Parts: sequence; C-alpha cells; structure tokens
Amino acid sequence: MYISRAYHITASCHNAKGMRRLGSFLDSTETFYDKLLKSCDLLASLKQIHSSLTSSGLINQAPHLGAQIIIKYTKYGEPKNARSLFNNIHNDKPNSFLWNTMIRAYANNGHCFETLELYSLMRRSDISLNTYTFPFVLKACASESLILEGKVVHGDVIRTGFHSDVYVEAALVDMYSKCGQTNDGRQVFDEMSIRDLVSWTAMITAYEQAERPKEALILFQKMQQEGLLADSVTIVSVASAVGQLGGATKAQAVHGYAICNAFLEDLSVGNSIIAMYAKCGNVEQARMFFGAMRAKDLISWNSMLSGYVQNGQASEALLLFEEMKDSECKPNPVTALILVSACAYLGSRELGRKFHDFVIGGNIKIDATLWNALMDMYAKCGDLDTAESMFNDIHPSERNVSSWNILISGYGMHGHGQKALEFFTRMQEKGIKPDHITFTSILSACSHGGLIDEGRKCFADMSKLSVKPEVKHYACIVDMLGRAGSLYEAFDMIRQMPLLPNDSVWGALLLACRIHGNTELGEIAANNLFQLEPEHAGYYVLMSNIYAASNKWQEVGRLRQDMKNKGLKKPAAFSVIELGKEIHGFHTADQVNTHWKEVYRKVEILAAEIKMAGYVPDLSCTLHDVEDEDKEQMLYYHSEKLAVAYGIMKTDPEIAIRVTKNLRVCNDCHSAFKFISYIYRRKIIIRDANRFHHFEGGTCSCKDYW
DNA sequence: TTAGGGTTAG
Repeated sequence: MYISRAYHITASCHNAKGMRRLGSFLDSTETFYDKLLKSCDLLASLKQIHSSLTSSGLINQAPHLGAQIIIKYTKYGEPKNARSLFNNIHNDKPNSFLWNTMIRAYANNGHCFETLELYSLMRRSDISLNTYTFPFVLKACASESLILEGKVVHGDVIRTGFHSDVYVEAALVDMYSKCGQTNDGRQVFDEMSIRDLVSWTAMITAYEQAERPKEALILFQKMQQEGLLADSVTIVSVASAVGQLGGATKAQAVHGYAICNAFLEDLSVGNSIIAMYAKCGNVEQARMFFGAMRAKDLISWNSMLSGYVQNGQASEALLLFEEMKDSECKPNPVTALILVSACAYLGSRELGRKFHDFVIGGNIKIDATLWNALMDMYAKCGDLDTAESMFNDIHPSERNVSSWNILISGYGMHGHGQKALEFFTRMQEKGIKPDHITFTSILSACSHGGLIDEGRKCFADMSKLSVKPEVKHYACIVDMLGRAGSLYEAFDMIRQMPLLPNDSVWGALLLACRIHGNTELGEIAANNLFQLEPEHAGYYVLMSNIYAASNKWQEVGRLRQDMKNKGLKKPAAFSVIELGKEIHGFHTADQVNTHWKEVYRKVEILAAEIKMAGYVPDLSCTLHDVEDEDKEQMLYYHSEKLAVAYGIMKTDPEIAIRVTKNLRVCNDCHSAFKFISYIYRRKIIIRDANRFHHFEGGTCSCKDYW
C-alpha cells in the first residue's frame, strides 16, 4: 500500500507543495519500515521488507534501514544475503557506517574470517576507518585467537590515531587476553589515560581467564580504591577468581557483596556464585544457594552438576540430573560432558553406556570434546577396546592431542605400559606434538607398568621436544623411581629439581618410603608435608604406617596425638562394587551394609582358603599396636576385601568383579586378591585413585606393588 | 544520524 501511495505522490510532484508532501511521506515511510524491521523476527517477512525497500529505491536513501536488514540476515544465518545487500546499496558518498555494520554483523555471528576479509578491503578502499570499526574487528581476532592479525589491527589503531578511544582500548585489552597475551593487554591497560568500569573489568577478567586470580583480585581492590563501583559483570569475574583461589571467607564476602548490590537479579551472577562455592570445596553451600534460586537456567544446572563432580560427589551429580529431567531445562552437550565424566569418575561402564545411549537418543550433538570425553569414560571404566575403536573412528586429520592422550593415559592406568609407549611413539610419527598432559600420562604409565628405563628416557625426551618439566612431572618420576625402590635417586631428583617441590612430590617419596620401609627418608618427606599441608590426615597416616611397620609405637602414638590435637581424622576408606545395575558400597569394618554379617563370614572363609595356598597376611598394613591375631582380623574387614567377597557371593564365576576404592589399595589386599583370583579363577579389577589393578590367575597387571 | 568495549557451565 505504501509503495503504491509513493508512486502516486511522486507522480504529482511537479511543484513545491508536491515536493513537501513527498518529503514528509518519505519520513513517515522510513519510520514505518523502521518499526516494521524492529518487530520483524521471521526470515520470510525480512525478505519481503527487503524486496519492498529495493523496489521503492528507499534502500539507497536510508542506510540505517539497510543496516538493520544486514544485521538480521546475518543473525538468521543468511550472511550471504546480508553481503549481497551490502554490495548492492549505492550511496552517493562513501559510507563508513554501512561498512562497520557489515563488519559488526560478521563479527557478532562468528564469521571471523569474513570480518577480517572485509576489514582488509576497507583498509585498501577510500572508506575511512573510525572508532566503531576497531572493536568489531578486534572481537573477531579475539574469538579465534588470531594474535598476528590482532597485532596488525593494533598497528592500524595507532597509525589512524584512535588509540586513545576508551572503547578501542578495552577491545584491545580483551583481544590480547583472549589470545593468551595477558601482559600485553596489561600494557595497553596501563597506558590508558582514562579507565572506565568496562576497561577495569576487561583487565580483571583477563587475569581470571589466565588463571592468575591473585592479580585479578588485587586489580579489583585497586579499582575500588579509585572510586569505581563494580557492576554485575565485574562480580562474575571476581567470583570466578575467588573460585580459583579458594577460601571460604572471600567467597562469603563476594556473595554478600552481590546481595547488598542486588546483583543476584542477574542470573549470570547467581551461576558464578554456584561455581565459586563449588570450586572452593564448599559444595553444600553451593547446593543451598542453587536450591534457593528463584529462577534457574541451563547454566545453573550445569554449574551445580559440575560442582558435584569436581568435588568427587559423582553420585550426587547423577541424582541431581534426575531432578533436572523434571525441570524446564533440557540437557545440552555440556550437561552430557559433565555426566559422562561423572561416570568415568565412578568407573561405572554400565552407567557410562547408559549416558552414551542417552546422548544418542536425545539428539545431543557429539562434538570432538564430547567424543573424547566418551572415549575417556570407556578407557577409565576399563573398556579399552571400545575406547580404541572410538579412537579409530575419528578421521586421522581430526585426532587431536587429547584423543592421543586419552588412549595413552587409559592404557597406562590399566598397567599396559608397553601399549601406552606404542601410542606415544605413533603419535609422534603422525606429527602430533606431545604436550604436558601426554608426559604426565606416559610417565605415570611407565611407573604403573614398572618400565623404569623407558620412564627415564621419556623424562629426558621432554627437553628435546621443548616441553618444560613441571612439578607434576617431577612427582611422576619420583613416584616411579620410588616405587621401584630407587629411593635415594628419587630423593636426589627432588633436591636437584629447579622448581619448588610441592605436596605431590614429597607425597610420592613418602609413599615409596612406606612401600620400602625407609624411616629416615620417610621422616624428611613427612616433615616437608606437615609444613606444606598441615591439615592433610593422609600423610600422618602414611608416616604412622612407616613407624608401625618398624614397631616404633611411641612415634605412632605421637603422630596420632598430633592428629587428635589438630582435629584430623583418618580419611574413611570406601569401596564400591557394581553388580549389573546395582551399586553396593562398603566402609572398612562395615556394620551398616545390610549384608555385612554374611560378607564377614565369606571374608573369613576366603582368608582361610588363601592361607592354605600360601597367602601370608601383611600385618604392617594395620596401624594398631595390638596382638598380631587381632591385626590379622582387622585386615579381613578392609573395605575392598568386603566388596570383593560380596562380588564372589553374588556374581556368576565368568563375570569380572569390578571394585572402585577411594584410597589406594593396601598391600595386603593386593596380595590377597592375587590368591583369590587364582583359587576362584576369577577376574578381579580394582580401581584406586587413578590406577587399575587387573588380577587374573594369581597375578596382577601392575608392576608397582611390592 | 544510525553503530562500539567487559560476564557464567565445558
């Protein structure tokens, strides 16, 4: 209708009055189209409006209308239509606005390379770049971590004299940060003459993303000292930084700050608080907060699920997922990723398969990350055949370093050190460069598989492949040497390491001293550990074990008193056995499990049988200063023995018994299971911490038990 | 005559 009126008016436009009528009609037409475009949310309607504007010629006279169509086309997944419209608009004068609009549409919808291509055309044309151009282009560089292109744009910013614009500067800080060049971002930030809230937040976020939470929080303090008040975006980053740093008081303070400033109305703040509490280890507080939230979105659910898994409460995550199914939020690939890792943590192949089916049935898109997570789950659950066949299903060009790492780590943790080494060699032959995770996995594989010389060689390879050894790599090599009995070589390694040894390094040495009964080095390791981790009960228990094994009961008593004074409790051992779809758990000396009496009887019968076959109880595996007969009795009721006994009672002989323990399997149980696997001709698979022990025919796959 | 920079699960 408007268009036919336009022709009518144009036809009568032969005097001044007619011209005025035309002018006011065009104005009202523009307003009309403007409103129409703002409310348009259908591609078909958009195409109609586009066609009307083109046939009326208005498209060339009102660039802001063309701009809206360009933005909407790109948003609706039609960037080609947007670009063709952009190419066909003919303005009398060069129009930076339209160029910026097209660049912005590309950048905001993930078309990074098109953004840069158009920017490059713009630079070479006579269209002038302005302060609006750069933030879009920098965003595109940031999204793909294109640091070289980002630096070229930075050069352009300086050359064109727009380096003092507060928007451009914030975008530069963000670009450097997202490209991993935090210090360069800081330099831009320091050279700014005016810093507003967004620039401060960009820099705080940069430190948080670079896992430099201390610097993020120092900057946050400084910002407040300069009189700027945080907004909800700032608080999200601050909450993440506190989560990385840990600390209950700080977390409470951030939560309080959010309440006082009414930031909790913003869902992203609430979500970041869930993650913050969970990362600080306060999963109960996270759950309370989550439960009290009036509105929850998918990220709230995923944050809580992930919080449980991070804190080793994978079963809680699975229970929460049941609640999620009744909510309005539908699981996405991130939910699947979290749940698959929960199954991996539990070592439950049954559950893992269930989730794999759920992912397929629920049409959840499996990307490379989720595929790798599924592979990892199968590997951790001991199903290496499925893991390897999934690996083979990935197109060779799409196998990334993580895919290789998962297999190396999978074979390694199951005691197949040689197989892990084969994959380590193969990945290099295929031109994939091992990273720090590859080396942690391969060193651990050598340790678990008793391949000491190969392990030494891999450690030496690190510098050849320019991977700098980190503290965790030293922990692996100390563990490997220590378990193999080269205690003094391990100790020398610690003394010579160029980094400060942490608790895992000294912990590896302490464990080795426990294995090989070395009180002297054990005390050195323990004293370091008591300084580094005074609240960690496990180290006191290990040292007590060393003393107990050499009958130093006075020292055992002293350590126990220490623990008592500090309010530390020996971590409770817990073992889980999966029987079909049921999961049964046992504590040490469990008298709570409904079947405990019959399980005790079975365990006593087992003990008598294996003794006849030559099993000798390792009495050093109990802490107590009691008669040997009582000690032996105590050994029987270790959680893993109860779980295995239950498995023998309840499963068919051809089925493998799969038990997962939260702490390391004790030496006595390790030896007992060899005998049980022999006498009962049963396959027994025990998972402790991050290693598996496959018992069959009287032997174990691992070579790192004494 | 219209446009711009910093945020949460993985």
